[in-house]
Amino acid sequence: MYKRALREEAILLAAKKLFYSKGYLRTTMDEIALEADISKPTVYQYFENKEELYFSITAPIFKHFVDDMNYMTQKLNNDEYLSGEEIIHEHFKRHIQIFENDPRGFRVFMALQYSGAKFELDESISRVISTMARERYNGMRKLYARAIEKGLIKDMNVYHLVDMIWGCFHGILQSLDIKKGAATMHKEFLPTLKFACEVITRAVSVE
Amino acid sequence: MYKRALREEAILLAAKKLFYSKGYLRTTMDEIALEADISKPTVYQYFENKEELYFSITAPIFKHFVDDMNYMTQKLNNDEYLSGEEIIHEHFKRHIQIFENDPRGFRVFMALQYSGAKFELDESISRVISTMARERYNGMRKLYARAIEKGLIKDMNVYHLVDMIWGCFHGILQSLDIKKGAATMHKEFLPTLKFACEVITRAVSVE
DNA sequence: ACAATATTTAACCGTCAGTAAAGTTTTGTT
DNA sequence: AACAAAACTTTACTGACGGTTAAATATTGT
Repeated sequence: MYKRALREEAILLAAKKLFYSKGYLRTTMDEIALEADISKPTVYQYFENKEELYFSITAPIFKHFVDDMNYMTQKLNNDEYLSGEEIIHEHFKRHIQIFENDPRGFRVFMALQYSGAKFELDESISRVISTMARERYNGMRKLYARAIEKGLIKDMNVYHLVDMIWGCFHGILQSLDIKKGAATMHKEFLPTLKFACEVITRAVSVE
Repeated sequence: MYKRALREEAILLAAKKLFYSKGYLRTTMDEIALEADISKPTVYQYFENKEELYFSITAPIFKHFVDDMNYMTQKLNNDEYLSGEEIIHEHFKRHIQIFENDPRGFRVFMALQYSGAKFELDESISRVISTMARERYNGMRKLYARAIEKGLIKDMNVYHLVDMIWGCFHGILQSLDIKKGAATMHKEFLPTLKFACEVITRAVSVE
């Protein structure tokens, strides 16, 4: 039974299981092949390399961010938001949901994003990350530019706002990830993110 | 002339040069030995492994953070601050200074901190990072707890505040590092950080 | 039953962190 | 100056890991 789709699924599942339990860097291709009950060369027939496995697994998380932004921009254009506060709150809620949907996946997602992407990693991989990051960034920029245009958010530099929101969110997650293990992290990140959400909300609200 | 101190200096210098120009991960121990005009086994007589070289080079940056916090706590105890705004502004100014002092060193510093430290890296290295992070964290916590105590900053959860400030700072730097290269990053991070500083200032000021 | 395609096996390459061992240079001591 | 201890060098190696090759075997559609 050499069904292409099935094989691919099995490899992805094995990679996911291993990445999630011991991290991307410490998982070897031999282990993935073993876990998928498949030989290593076969793995390489389905995925060009380890990075492609990484991207196949984490792309949905990236996509989720972009989809959320597009969806919210849509809502905004349909006048479904009454205030900047509402936008920021929903934005944070959705960000948090992506994390909570799949916390272990999120950690793997973060693993390569911030190991100095452009600086430390090979050109090939840093290019993919940059492309994805840009797409996500544009989604956010459009949402907040429109919100400012519509007067729901105070007139301010949209680039600074977007950089701050994103940086804040991920900086907090990473900081807690280092401080606490993954185990106790969940209890702590929510109140801190809520706090950050309030701080930003206050800053963008039109008086 | 087998002067221990000189050799050590030469190795550190070579490692620094290479880490700074091509990143920690992509620098090999062979290259470091070559650059230092020394054989590889000799390098291992001075430094146990590559990580120890990393820490020897980035520790000063870590220490700078801690020293700044202690210094500011001292000033605070001597009633040298008149407002929370002043504290936040000086804090940001000092953070930025650490970056600007040695931007390439700062990138190397970030390389291992956030590649999912606890999750992706070996226990040995993640333990060192955790220890340093905790020390830095305690410095910040003391400063802001005291500031709240003295009524210069609004009464709030100090852990959330500290996590947000740190996360925000480093999230922004990383985000810009991915988006732009290191080259153009300098032009962009300053206004964004200033923006973040203002947002946080507003949030902590007593009315 | 047969050719095309997919998979396995088993061995291999290149890179890189780290090490072993045997010989050479430097240094301090007498 | 002589000599032993310490530091260093060379050369060659180990082991892990990402990735590949080539020949043999299994599966599939026709």
